[in-house]
Amino acid sequence: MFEPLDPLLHSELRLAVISILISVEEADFVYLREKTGATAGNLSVQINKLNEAGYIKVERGFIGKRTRTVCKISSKGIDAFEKYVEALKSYLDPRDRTD
Amino acid sequence: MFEPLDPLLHSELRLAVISILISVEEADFVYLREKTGATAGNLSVQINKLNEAGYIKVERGFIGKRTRTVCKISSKGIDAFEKYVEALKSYLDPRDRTD
DNA sequence: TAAACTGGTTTACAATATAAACCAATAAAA
DNA sequence: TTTTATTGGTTTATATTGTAAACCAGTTTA
Repeated sequence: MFEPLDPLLHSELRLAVISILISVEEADFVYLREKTGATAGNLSVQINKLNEAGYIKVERGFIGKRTRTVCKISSKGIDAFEKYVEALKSYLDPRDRTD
Repeated sequence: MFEPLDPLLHSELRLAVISILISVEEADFVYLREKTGATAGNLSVQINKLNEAGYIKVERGFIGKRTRTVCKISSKGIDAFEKYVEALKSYLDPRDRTD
């Protein structure tokens, strides 16, 4: 009937982040903040959750003298996203449910 | 960029309920509980939220001597669901975002 | 050197989801 | 005919989450 939805991805901000990272292969904190419109605090928390789950890889480095946090999706993250999209279909279109 | 997701629909159980009601035009509590696999308590709470939002109409009646709660989606609920599905697309497929 | 800005993190609070506990009515068993 | 179980829910307590505000260290600007 309904596929369960990965709670880590079923979150507006985390889904937006993963969605960006799927299509861009690498993005830094500032870019993600601008594209998602999230506050820095919220974004920081959600990035850490995705990181701890192994869905993304986070590298904190420097660009010149300024800090820079770069995020990249992992293969685990790609898999999870694809599964999530599949699962969602059972909710969005009745034809995708085997009743 | 990303469309905001109606928080009332961005909930696994409420989305499942609406998804059923979209395709079935009328369903009672027991049917919804079976199809969603939710506990009665959880279902009760979520049905009430959808009802208070005007997304569904709930009628409590009798079938013989037993109580029966029947749910029906409203036009407001249909609209909200359609908007939600549209909005989700911007998360699921980068091509649906106007960056 | 103070004020303001950047790039974040931590923390406190509000909102949410969920199941457990409960309740009233009916049906079945003893 | 009085327990006992079952049905069809609702209420309430708890745990989890999401979110912004407050904070912090370093950097530039005035």
